[in-house]
Amino acid sequence: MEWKILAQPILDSRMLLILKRAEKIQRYLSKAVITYDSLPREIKYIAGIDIAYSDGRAYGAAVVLEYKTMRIIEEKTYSLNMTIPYIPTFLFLRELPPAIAVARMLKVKPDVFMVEGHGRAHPRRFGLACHFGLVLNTPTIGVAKGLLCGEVRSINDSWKPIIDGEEIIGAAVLTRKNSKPIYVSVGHKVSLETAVKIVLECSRHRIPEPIRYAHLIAEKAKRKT
DNA sequence: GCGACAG
DNA sequence: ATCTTGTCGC
Repeated sequence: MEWKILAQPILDSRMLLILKRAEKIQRYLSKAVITYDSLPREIKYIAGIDIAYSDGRAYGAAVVLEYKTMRIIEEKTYSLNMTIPYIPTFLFLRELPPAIAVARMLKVKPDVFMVEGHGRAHPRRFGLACHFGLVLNTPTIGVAKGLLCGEVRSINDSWKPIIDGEEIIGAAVLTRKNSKPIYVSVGHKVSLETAVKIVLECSRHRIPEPIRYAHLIAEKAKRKT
């Protein structure tokens, strides 16, 4: 965690100490992540979370969709001032607060959440999606557009495993024919197999509907301000 | 040592 | 992530 940090004047020695402690916390909390299915067999509602930025402000959006139809049944937004810089592997410092806040505003309790960012496909096996799922103690799936660590094994078809060391930390999923894959990993209380299945069932475009809608809603909230 | 690195 | 028009392709 030294690379881009030196390129950012805002990161003083004090911040470096905070990151050191954060790493330790991430490694510790990663042990509490549940990587098997602990969610309803029949999913009725699924939620998507995304954050957009403008000036020094973050706009979080949460949307709940009816699983069977992918229709929006509820949406909420929440914004706050943002001063924390983006630092790879520490995305939670920026996005967890607005993500948790906006998720708590939902009246409908979804069976599973889809969060923008990695879950276990993280150097310390504790990406934003794990953090989110653990804090809210709810089933969560991590979906990212780019790889943070690990490598995709060019094996079979539908989805390819993301390998880091000896373990499978996620899956590269092709949600649409001629486009780049998206990276799916366990957030909390959902197995990788189920996570991939859910992502595929929610895909009409490259980005699965819950996150795609959350993104649009966050963008809309940003514009109207 | 150098490069890479979710949003 | 964000700043941005037209354009190629399913």
